Amino acid sequence: MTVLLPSDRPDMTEIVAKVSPPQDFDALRSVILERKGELPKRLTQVAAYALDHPDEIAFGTAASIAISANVQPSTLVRFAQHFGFEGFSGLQLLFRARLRERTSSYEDRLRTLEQDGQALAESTNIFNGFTAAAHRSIDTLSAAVDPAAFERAVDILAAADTIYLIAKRRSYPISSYMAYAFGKLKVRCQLVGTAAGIDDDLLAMASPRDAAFAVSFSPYASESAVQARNLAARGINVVSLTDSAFSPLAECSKEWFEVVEADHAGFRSLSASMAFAMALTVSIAEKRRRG
Amino acid sequence: MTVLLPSDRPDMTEIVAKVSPPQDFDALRSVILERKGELPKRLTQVAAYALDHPDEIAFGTAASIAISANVQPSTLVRFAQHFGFEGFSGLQLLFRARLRERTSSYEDRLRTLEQDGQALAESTNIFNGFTAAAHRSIDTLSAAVDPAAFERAVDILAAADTIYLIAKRRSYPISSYMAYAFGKLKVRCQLVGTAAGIDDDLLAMASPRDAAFAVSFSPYASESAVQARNLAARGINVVSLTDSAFSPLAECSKEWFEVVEADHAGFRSLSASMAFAMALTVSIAEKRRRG
DNA sequence: ATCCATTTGGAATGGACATTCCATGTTGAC
DNA sequence: GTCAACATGGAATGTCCATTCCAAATGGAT
Repeated sequence: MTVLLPSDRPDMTEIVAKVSPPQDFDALRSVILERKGELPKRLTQVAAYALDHPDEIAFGTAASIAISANVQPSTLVRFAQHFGFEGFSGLQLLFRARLRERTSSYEDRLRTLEQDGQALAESTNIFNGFTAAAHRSIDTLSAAVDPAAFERAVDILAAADTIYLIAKRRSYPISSYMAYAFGKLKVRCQLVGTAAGIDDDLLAMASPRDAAFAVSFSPYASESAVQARNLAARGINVVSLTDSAFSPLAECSKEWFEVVEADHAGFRSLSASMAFAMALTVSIAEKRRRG
Repeated sequence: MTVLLPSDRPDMTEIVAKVSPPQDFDALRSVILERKGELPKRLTQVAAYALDHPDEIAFGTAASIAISANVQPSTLVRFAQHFGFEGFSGLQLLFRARLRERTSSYEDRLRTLEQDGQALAESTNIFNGFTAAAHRSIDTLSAAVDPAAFERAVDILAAADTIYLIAKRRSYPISSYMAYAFGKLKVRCQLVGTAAGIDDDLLAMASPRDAAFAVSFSPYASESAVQARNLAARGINVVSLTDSAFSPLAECSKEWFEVVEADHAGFRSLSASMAFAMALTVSIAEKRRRG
């Protein structure tokens, strides 16, 4: 069909081949981000997959990676060639090299962080403080939660018709994420605490076939405690999450859990509570699915 | 020392073949050290090489490793079979797995948990899975965040008149918690994404003296991306938090951070993101306090 | 010194792999 | 609407690789 002058294609190919490929992973990463806009659909897909799952690229075969990334193996080759490599294998070398370096330096990095804490910027210290606190919180959480109690809590909530999620102020992000997840999981729930005023009307509709999950940390939002107590008095099961056994929520709950978030300079993140909330949410959905 | 009846060895061999191979690198290492005395010359050579150059084993081919270790490829295969593997490839998997897991130290714990997972209740498994995932997420977070970039992000947001917090759906709990904390810390901020409709009116009031912090995870809420882009176009600095370098937010942000939350059975908690959010929030407040 | 068991080297083999090629789809310009 | 340029899917291909096999070598026992 088309008449290609003998010199046309070979020249093009040669020029492309002459473009030297990135020499290390960081360089490759930069180039990919730089050019992602001008990449065709499938190559963009590969680019995203490569940066999001670098380990897979390092260890997998073209075929296995192709399946994970939902493309053809040939697309992987084309992708590599697009960035100046001879083939997919050449690109893969960079991902492997990265992994080698990563492993050798990881422990060092942690040690370095601790050593020159003084030299670092204030914000970096704060950042490190919060990640360390998060680690501790989660450790404490796994130690503090009794599996049997957790199981009972799941049973109670899985059996409920509608799950009322009660949380104010600092606990609100927890329940709002649970509400989001329950929505995705097709578990009926009602978030209480959104707009002041209508809360009590909402709760008035709760029946003993429903259940509630309340979250409250000190300083306790007394409103949550009152609402939980009302529900309990009307025969509605309440499960709660607090940061102290003295929480007013504890006494009116069928099951309650204590999460002590470690703090950094007096500020607490919600890392452990979030992990707990998700575990509870998914467990409930799973129990329902199994019937 | 021990008297081997002629019939013993053949039996032994058969039994060894049936013995399941070590399941992880540490187990393999122990077994090798244990039996290195009774190994024939070439196999000892391989054993020494394997423990001294684990990375080579992980990435090399049987041929290339054979050359480095001064043995025949077939010796490598025999070595692997000696330890109960079907072939060299099986053994290589352990060396690769080791590299993957080195990056996150909590993998070990997770595996232990998984091993006796059968005995535990479903919900307990889920719970353990989420705490392990949270640990991993936070490890990844500390490795992924560049202190200098974090510092710059803090500068940008601390200098802002009002901080606009943009987040929808799954990211909403993050920004709602930041809004709560900013309130306590007397930092002026405006939560965007509460009630649909008024968002754009709110954002219309933003001036270049303000700044925005946007959070979005895939599947991206396109609304957030559009809003962030609009702000950026009007000269308002945007800092963002996403789970992929391909997030539409990344390209319109002055600074952006990648948090890859590890998942349990496909569900992600927000543990690491929460730690990041709090670190950022407190850092900003601290920077302001110091003037 | 001879023999047997075991180990070792190296060629042969069969399978898996990256890569290439071509037909089909898609996009955008005129 | 048509065409050209480019992107894509999928089968074909040839290379490289792990593995197997067998002959030779080694080492110890008698």
